[in-house]
Amino acid sequence: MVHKDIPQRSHCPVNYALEAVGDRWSLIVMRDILLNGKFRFRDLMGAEENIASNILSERLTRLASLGIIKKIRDPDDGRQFVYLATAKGEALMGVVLELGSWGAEFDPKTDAPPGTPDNYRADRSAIITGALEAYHAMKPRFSNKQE
Amino acid sequence: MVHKDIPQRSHCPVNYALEAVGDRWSLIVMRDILLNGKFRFRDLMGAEENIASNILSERLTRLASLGIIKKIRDPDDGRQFVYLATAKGEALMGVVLELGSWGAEFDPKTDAPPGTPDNYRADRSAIITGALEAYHAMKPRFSNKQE
DNA sequence: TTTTTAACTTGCATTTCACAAGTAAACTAT
DNA sequence: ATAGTTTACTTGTGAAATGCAAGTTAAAAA
Repeated sequence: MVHKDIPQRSHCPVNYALEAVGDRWSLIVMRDILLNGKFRFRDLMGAEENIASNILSERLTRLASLGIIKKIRDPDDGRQFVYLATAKGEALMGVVLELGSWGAEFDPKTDAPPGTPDNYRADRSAIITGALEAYHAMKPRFSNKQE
Repeated sequence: MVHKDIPQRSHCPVNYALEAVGDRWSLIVMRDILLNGKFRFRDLMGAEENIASNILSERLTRLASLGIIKKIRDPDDGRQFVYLATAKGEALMGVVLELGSWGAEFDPKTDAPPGTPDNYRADRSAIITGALEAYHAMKPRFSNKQE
């Protein structure tokens, strides 16, 4: 199933984005894929925010159906799947970093190192590009892709 | 009531941001305040996404309790209130524009003019600054603030 | 061939959401 | 002064989403 017929509330681009990833978990999943090197179900389950397995399962299916991630069977272990960002998913890097910058600025107990928001604002595009390069460097590659 | 004791899932800055505004409506409200000149309850109700009045009411209360917006009584009409972004709320401009850029790029039916994502990526900080200037120019000013 | 591991799925209680209707205070018109 | 209107909510109710625990299936490891 590639298309779900969910009626859209509007065609405002902000609304489109929020309908796609504007829930409590989708961008946590994208953060873990894009930034934290978590590509498998059990890795994503291990997020400190404690997502429930049924919710994670549904979100992965949904993100794949929206073309934001793709599910690839691990050729070395048929039990495992790897979830990777598509181009559409990689384009969420800016959203994730912008949210992180905002959170780092306003959470008094933030885990982010001091100066994070200043660094980010000093050159957003360079930091986004750098983060995408780091993602490409660590994402797993398989010779033959499936599913 | 200024503080609600909601236990935080983590102190990851992305998670902080998502706990604050990671629902389907909070950033729609911030979009309308920051970008669309909607400052009153009835203006915000008029969003084409059709938010329910009880949800809007709860979100406004919540955003105010998080220090993202402030509620000001209109001195010219005691029935009305004006909702304005605080510095913390204004700092969400980048998040809203980044989401909008992503939505404009990937929604085939987007209302955004062509070239929007390219323009945004060409100089994110300049566009954010310009949008904040436009916000300041149109936000209502009262001599005496209350509530 | 038995056990373990990975990725889900199911059932169920709780919470949140959406829609419709109702209310109270402030303003406007007569 | 009073009746009607406007604004900003609040309340009630059913539907949907969420969270937790336990169960299932297929593949790999022992």
